[in-house]
Amino acid sequence: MELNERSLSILNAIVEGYIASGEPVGSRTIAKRQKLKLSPATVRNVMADLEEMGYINSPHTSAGRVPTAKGYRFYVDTILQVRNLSPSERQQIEERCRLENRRTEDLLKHAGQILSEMSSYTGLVLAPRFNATTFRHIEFVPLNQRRLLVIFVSQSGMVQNKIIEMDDSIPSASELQQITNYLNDTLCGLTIPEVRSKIMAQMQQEKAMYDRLTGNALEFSRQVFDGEMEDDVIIEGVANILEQPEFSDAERRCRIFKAFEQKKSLIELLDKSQQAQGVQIYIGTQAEFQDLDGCSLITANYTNGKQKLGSLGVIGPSRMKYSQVVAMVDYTAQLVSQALKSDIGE
Amino acid sequence: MELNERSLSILNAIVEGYIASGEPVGSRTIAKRQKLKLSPATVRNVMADLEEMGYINSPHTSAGRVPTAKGYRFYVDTILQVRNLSPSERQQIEERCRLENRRTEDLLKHAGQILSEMSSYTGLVLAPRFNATTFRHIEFVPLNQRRLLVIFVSQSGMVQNKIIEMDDSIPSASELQQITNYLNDTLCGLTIPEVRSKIMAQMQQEKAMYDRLTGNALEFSRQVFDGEMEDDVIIEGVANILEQPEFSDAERRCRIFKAFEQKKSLIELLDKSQQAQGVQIYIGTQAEFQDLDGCSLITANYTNGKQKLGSLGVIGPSRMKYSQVVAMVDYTAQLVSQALKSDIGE
DNA sequence: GTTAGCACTCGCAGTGTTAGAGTGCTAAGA
DNA sequence: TCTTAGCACTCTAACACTGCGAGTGCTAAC
Repeated sequence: MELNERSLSILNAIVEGYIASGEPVGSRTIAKRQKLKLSPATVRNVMADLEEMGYINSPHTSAGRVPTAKGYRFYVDTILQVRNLSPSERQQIEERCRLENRRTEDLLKHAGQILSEMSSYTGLVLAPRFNATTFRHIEFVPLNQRRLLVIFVSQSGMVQNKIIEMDDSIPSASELQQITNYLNDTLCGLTIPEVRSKIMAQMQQEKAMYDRLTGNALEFSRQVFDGEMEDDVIIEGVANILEQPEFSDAERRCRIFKAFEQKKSLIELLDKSQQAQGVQIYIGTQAEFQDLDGCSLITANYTNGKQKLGSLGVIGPSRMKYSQVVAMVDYTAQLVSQALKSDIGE
Repeated sequence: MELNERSLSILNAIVEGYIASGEPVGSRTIAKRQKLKLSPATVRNVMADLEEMGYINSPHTSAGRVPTAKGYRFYVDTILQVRNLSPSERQQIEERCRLENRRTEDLLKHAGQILSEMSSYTGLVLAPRFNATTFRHIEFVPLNQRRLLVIFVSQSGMVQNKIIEMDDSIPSASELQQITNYLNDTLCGLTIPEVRSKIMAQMQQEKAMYDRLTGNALEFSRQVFDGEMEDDVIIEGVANILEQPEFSDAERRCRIFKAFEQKKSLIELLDKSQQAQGVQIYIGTQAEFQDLDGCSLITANYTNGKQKLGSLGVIGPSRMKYSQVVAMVDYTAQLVSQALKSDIGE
């Protein structure tokens, strides 16, 4: 069933009223507020319809109406008007999302912070995923006779490290240097999946004309790139979410904090949002969202100009200032992309 | 004024009773529980004295007594008997504090996790402080014409990185290699303060016989080691603290989470605890502890066998199972020290 | 299709009451 | 002098009760 002009505008009023006040919205309030002059009774009729269709419901008989997840969904999909950021807002974001002499990690962290501060919800940034990164540099530092520290720098300037454990003692310094050079020459500019297949291919070749050094190099890099590196998500402003009245319920608060702590479900969600283009909005209890019941997540991808690197966004109660947050997330993602672009390919 | 045997044992009963139950402890409860048979009335008299001396107070007239910060302080300083860890507890910690093929960062993180899990409070680990670390290896990776990524590995196997921005374009690959070699040879094994003074000394010498390469090397390393690197603290199990009844108060909850987020006061505190030897206990509202009112912190240092590296511990409500947590923190610090020792000097 | 009116429902906040836990004080006992 | 029993007092938490106000659904009239 289609919603006509009037029910649409009433649904809009309910959602925005509830977002603004946090209180269930009654028919009188809407009747007053509305441009199209309607009596409370008419509004009530429409509300009854909306309730039947599952867009709103009331916490109890004598309370006003509150949007359901479906209601929010409909609102953001069809009614929501994204407002423009004010110049001062833009400026704030710009200041925090400049690369300057910062590390990529710090840039991303700052992006998370500004998202959290400006929205007063919680800012999330999914660091560039291992599989999406491009090889820039590798380095080996021996820690002791058996343990080798491998440092890996991606094209986006992120540094990761890993330990590999040797069966027999590690190669000499000069051999290590040769291995390093070999790998840096061979793998530079490839993405991780490409690196993996290249290594496999080389190993096949290698079997024929056995060279210890190259063999070592390949074996080391296999160990480095084979295991999944852990994806990381930056979470900023958790305290903000505590201040939201919807999290005064202890049980719920606990659930969401556990989710923050495990990071896994967040990573999954952010990763999923990376498949899509543009700003994504996840609302309330959707299948993948059990721990985060009553929350909404607004995300966007950031890139290096060529590839998607990761995503960033804001998580908060479903009663969220969507129109502001969507604009913020979008702009922040643009700026981060831009900052990371300038750092590359020169 | 000195406390006699009897008041001591009553204070003990109040503290432990309160820790166990979370409820204010009344005179009847103690009179029953006590070995030294006393009537509730007598207990009340003693309690009145203890209250006058500031060790306990009552939330309201008809409630039992609750220890004050001073009471806890006295308890941990003079009464507390640290209990031994059970074999299974030891084993649990041992499993998580092995280095195996983990990175030092991961070891520390696991230590934080086990502390948090076993105590059901929040685990803290202060990563080795920059000033306390020993130089092992440095590496330069050019990011573009002006930006140089510096990777620094400490003796304890921690990897840190930093960006330095050039005025003119960065040296060629072979020059960079020479610089790297020079610095690695010159600085290996020195602590950061030593590194700093060595660089200064070299720079003085250098002025006389000007060599571009060495000049560059010194200038780069000055930039790297001059600025303070940010100290990092690992916080695990924040959700646990939400479950503590003492944090059902929203305002308080917010304060402590803000403190967790800023990390600064935590770092200061952990750093301070590093000055001291053995297990340290900070309680309630002491001068440095404003944000963490009502909390206690139990810490111990970990070392690499020679130097103090950092500290780790548990933060939770002042109503804490001290006897268990002290033992845990102590043992964990020992194991972490041991793990980091085995990685060094071979 | 819209609106006014009305009866009804429900939550909330305030009030009064009661039970129970714990205290302080006093006077008697060891 | 220290300890204890007894008692009056205080305070909280829990519960029931109340009235108010907000909001609803339904119906009948416009």
